[in-house]
Amino acid sequence: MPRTHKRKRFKKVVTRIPVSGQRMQMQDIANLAGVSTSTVSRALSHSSLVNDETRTRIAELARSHNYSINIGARNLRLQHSRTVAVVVPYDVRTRQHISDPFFVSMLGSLADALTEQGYDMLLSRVDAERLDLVAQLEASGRAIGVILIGQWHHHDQLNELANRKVPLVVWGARLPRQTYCTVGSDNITGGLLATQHLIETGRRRIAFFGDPELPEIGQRYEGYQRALKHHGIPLDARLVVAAEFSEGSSRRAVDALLEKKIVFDGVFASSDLLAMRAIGALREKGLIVPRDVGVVGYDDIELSQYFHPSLTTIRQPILKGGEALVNALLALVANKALSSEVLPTELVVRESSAPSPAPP
Amino acid sequence: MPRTHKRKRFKKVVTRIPVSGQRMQMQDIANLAGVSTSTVSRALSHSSLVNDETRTRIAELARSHNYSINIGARNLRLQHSRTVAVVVPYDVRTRQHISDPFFVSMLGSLADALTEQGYDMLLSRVDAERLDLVAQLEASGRAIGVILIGQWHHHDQLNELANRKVPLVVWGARLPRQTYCTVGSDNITGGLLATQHLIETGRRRIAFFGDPELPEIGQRYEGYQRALKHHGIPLDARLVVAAEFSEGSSRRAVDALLEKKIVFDGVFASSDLLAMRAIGALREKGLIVPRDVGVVGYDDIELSQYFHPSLTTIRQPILKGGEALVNALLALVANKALSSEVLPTELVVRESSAPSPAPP
DNA sequence: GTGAAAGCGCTAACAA
DNA sequence: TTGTTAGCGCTTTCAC
Repeated sequence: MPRTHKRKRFKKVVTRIPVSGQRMQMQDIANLAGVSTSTVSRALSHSSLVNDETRTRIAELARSHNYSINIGARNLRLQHSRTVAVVVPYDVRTRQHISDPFFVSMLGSLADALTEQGYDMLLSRVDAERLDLVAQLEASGRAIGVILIGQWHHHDQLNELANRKVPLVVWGARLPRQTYCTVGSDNITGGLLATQHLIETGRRRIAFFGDPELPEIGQRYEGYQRALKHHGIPLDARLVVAAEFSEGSSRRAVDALLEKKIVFDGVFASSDLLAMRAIGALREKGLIVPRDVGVVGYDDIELSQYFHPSLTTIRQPILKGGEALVNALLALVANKALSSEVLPTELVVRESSAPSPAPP
Repeated sequence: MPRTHKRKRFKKVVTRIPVSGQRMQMQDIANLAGVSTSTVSRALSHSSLVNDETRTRIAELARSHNYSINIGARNLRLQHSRTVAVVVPYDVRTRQHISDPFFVSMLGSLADALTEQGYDMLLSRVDAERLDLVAQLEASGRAIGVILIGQWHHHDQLNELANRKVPLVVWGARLPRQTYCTVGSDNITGGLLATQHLIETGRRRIAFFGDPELPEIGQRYEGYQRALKHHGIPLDARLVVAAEFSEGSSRRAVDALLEKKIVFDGVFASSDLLAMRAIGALREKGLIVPRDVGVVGYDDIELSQYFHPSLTTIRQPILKGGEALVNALLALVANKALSSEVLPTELVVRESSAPSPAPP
């Protein structure tokens, strides 16, 4: 016990000399300034309790010595942090998800929104089958909460996370009996606008490419159905092809339709990537877009305008989406009232859906 | 002083009861297990010092209560962390950079490589004009080092960071008098392969699209020059157009050439994005790729194969790149010997460079 | 306006 | 094999 005290005493005799190669810390700045660490701490956090002259002197000292407050220690003491985890679940087999340009733009938008609000962004890849692991991001204090991009078919797992009180916001569709918070775009209207546009440009046999089992896609499909119904066009189930995001699936979808000799003159693809691949597959079969088939995509990724033909599509509000996700998470963490949010979508007309010559 | 002691005594009487809403901590698990925190700590870190039965009991307790060790506290105590910062500098005006599909894929690759090695990834956007700020990421203990994607024209700033001993690895070109470490692909060979391929497919008047002032592009340009020289084709400076990555610049490049009536039958674009936009611009002017003009891009982004015509390009080894960047940074942090690395590039032949009919 | 000292949650040296 | 205790770098109460 006495020994212990002695050790402590030694320690407290403030003679830390910034050894070269050693990281600067507050005590070093304090020594340099001839004040205590308390004063340095106050000066650096712009406390009004500290003399102006002292403050500027300390600030200058800190800057010239490249000193930055140790965030970890600060967080520990303050019992909070300013880091948000962004999770892009990935399929162990494909690792495909992060590469969809839409998710990527969302990542950029989130990075901006978080930076804007003074938060750090921890980017995590998590196995889609082990989504329960995202709880650890918060439980371990790595992040104050989690923004998850890619709802996929993980509704139940997400509900469970929310039930476990993990601060979580998901980009995706609002679903019935959902205990987690979502931010997403108006997929039903999006699907409706896309289909309606194809109908209005003279298409009648409109195929739907996408897996309606996925919440967002399901809602786009809902919009597709509504548009058909509204125009008195019967739904032909054979025109609905559950193409996934993965490579080759658009090609197979097109092949399947053509092999079965199912006639179609329009395609509403549930993502731009899918649409582009479909156009390629159609071309291989000698079908020209938009002459033979009108195509509308979804997302309005950057390349859509440079594609040939340029792609008619539904624009999702990415910038607003990132902001909304961040705001929702911060509200959730602050225990504020909070409801899921649905952002507007918009039809962007380009070449791929140009009207076909009126049928004879 | 006595009061102080008393407070401490109170504190040490271990009666922390996991209040609902309070975060679980090690003491709680210790109480539950009827052991000390030391034992819990040891059990959770798989120390051999702890009884097997005790270990499994504690592990079970921790899991069932969703307890995760507080990483911040642990890092503080251990004096290290397992977080790496990945920085994508951005231009305040355009915010363009993160959206280039190549950088994005690199991000994915880095996320994988870091996850693989058990590191967290902190994604930071930093104003390209304030690159000195990246030093803070390390100085503040947020990250053990920085991986920077996008060398651009910041050679001097990067050198200065390295001189300040900031652990830093950059994706880019190896340059003369460089004190920071780079990992990049073999741009000279890439440029050479691309140009040579165009020559071998019958093109003679080959334009170069890209800003040779940027280190990587400069090296691709170097390869372009070498290929021309090797085939005895004179360099025509009017064919070199400093198109940037930004929107519209490819179109202007094409327009400029056509307006000045500068004849060309090939384009080597320094990125796939640039190539795609150039193809669009050419088409608008009635020029067909590859019939009238052969085009080769750079990067081999995912969409290149779906583009029409599918894009001949130079593939950069993204997966290897991510791994190499991570390995380099970890070596740097561990003070291991380290040199910049140049990865191989590869020509991928597709439609956009199909041989033109032999000139009459 | 400034300093002394305690403690955030954890690990490890030392004691038992 | 387990427990006690100090302290990682910081902020803040309390005392002056």
